[in-house]
Amino acid sequence: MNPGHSISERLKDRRQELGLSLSELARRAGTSAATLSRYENGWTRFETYTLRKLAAALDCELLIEWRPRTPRRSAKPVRAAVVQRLARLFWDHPLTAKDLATHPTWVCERVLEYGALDDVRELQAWFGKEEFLRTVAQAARLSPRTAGFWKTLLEREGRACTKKFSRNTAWNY
Amino acid sequence: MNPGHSISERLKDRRQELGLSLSELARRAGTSAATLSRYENGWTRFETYTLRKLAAALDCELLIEWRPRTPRRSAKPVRAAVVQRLARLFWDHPLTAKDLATHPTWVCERVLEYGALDDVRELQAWFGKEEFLRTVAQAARLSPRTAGFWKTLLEREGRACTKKFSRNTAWNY
DNA sequence: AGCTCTATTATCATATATGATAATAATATG
DNA sequence: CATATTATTATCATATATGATAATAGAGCT
Repeated sequence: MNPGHSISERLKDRRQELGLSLSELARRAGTSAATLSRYENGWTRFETYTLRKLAAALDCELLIEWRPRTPRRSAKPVRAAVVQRLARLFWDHPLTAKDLATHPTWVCERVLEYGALDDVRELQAWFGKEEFLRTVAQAARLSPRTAGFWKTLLEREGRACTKKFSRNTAWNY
Repeated sequence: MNPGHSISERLKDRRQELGLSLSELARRAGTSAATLSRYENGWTRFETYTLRKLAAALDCELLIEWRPRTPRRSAKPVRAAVVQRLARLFWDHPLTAKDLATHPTWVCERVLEYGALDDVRELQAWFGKEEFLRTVAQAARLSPRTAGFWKTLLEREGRACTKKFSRNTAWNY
């Protein structure tokens, strides 16, 4: 790794490595010496447009990318297995594999209301944490007790609870 | 590698991977949905400040760096060898190893004026292309013929020739 | 159809990065 | 000492990124 880790340090290192003065680099990059001096001395808000021009003048490739901190889901369950496990909760209308994608909210509501803890875990493993929480936040057809439980959990996850209870559920007064 | 290669594509991919809407991501990142929509649709001038806020909200590490295109000098000559080779050009004042660092212009002028092609190559290999060209551009004590030659060469390299011939050289009229 | 959420785009005001310039200081060079 | 180059900083004008808002359109759901 280079000695300098911040953009400022990297810039200064590379410029001196090429033996360029601020004005000379500014001329080649089509920017100004004032900007470059700011860049090398504590500046933190850069414009990628300027960074790109500098890359060309420094004979460098500019690399900008986000690297996910959390590793990929190691074991996403098989869809058929999910359907098989949850099937018993859908006594009125048989659950199909397609439903997981087309009616996630419906599936989620049923699992939250009638499922055991392992059923919920399986659903979350299938959806992924983010989509799972988002779907939970949308679930409206829940009993007050279940709704209260997940509302509390969502708040602990820093999620706004968007549930607006429908009047069509069996639990509405 | 990710499917998307531009910043726009990477952003959209990661956001959808997390199942976030523009507004939700904007809220978490402390920016606006309008900005994010622009970011995902052809925007090219990003501010690193915003990119950093997005990195946090996307649970990513933001990577920004310049990668030199030209590989490191593979065979930088040994300093003693350079001195030994060039020694014969310095009949009046013996060349020392230290002179390469302390009086580069002096060394350079002598080599350009009296050296053979291989001597020049050796000097360039020692200095590196950039420092070599810069030193050449500063050389002032050259005969008109030599100066003219290097001036032409510097122009071909896209370099401004900064030579301002001194009145103290033997060649001045 | 009606409703909600989402995405996109336009417009405008504001914040801020950049360019131009000048002043200053430090450093080399003759 | 004189001169030139360089780096840093301040100031100001300008360019542009961003935020807020609204309008539009589309998708999904009841």
